[in-house]
Amino acid sequence: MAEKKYAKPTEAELEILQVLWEHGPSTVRFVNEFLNSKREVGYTTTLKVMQIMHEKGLLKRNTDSRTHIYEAIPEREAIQRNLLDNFLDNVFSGSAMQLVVQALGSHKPSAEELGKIKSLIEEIEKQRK
Amino acid sequence: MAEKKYAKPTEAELEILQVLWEHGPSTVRFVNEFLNSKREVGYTTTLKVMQIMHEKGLLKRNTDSRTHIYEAIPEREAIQRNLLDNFLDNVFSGSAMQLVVQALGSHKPSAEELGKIKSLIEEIEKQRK
DNA sequence: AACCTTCTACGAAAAAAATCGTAGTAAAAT
DNA sequence: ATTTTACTACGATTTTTTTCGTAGAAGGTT
Repeated sequence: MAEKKYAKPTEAELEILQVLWEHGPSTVRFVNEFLNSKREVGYTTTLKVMQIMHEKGLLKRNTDSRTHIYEAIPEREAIQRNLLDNFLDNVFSGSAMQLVVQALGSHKPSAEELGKIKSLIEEIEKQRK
Repeated sequence: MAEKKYAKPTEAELEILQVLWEHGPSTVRFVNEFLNSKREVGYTTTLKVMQIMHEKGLLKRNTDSRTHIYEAIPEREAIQRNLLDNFLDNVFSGSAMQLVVQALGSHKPSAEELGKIKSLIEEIEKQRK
């Protein structure tokens, strides 16, 4: 176990993480309004979830002023990696290859992105030698 | 929306789907024993979940003999695609590219697999012209 | 035939996740 | 200084998911 293990976020928590990842440290109000642009959620619902996330260690918060500011703690990439591993096991029986094929197949990347992926592959091949 | 929408399977359901995808039509007993090789699950638990999946339209079953045989209905790829789309939105803000990079980065594929991916990319590039 | 094992069905309990109402307090507006 | 608005905390409810016990029928065994 080289990796630290974070509590696996639930879906509601992930929605919130995305907002924080995207916009940086934010207030509950901001996050809630953002979520509401996609679906209806009560303010106290968002507040509650964020408080729970704080307890779980997914968020840290600054309580200096009355309006608390929340921030995602674990590295975005770390969480994504964990979730990806999990997803891989659950859905693709652990085959990263299959997942990549599917992803490339159904979400055609732009030419530029393809380029990036190609160079990434070359990287890997180089290291392999 | 060109795609038919299947009920999104829960994690427990996914475990079962994987067994059926891997081994084809099976009895509850078989599936349960398989699951038990990884973690402890009661027989009736597995039975219940499979019955629910049947109601949801995730499994079909043959009840000719007393021991029913269950089988995954929607195409494996269809479900995987749905879940992947979902996962992509939830975790990578919809960026397939980011996901692929992460996947390639942390789960180094074999040389052979890399080859496959490369030719897949060429395919896509060709089509693009 | 009597007994034991193996199924399914059903219902319900337990656990996990999501939602929200209410109370109380701080800050801002009038 | 009163009133209105904006927060947090807390507790509880609702919904979803997971788990399992019990009953009864079907099939085998002895």
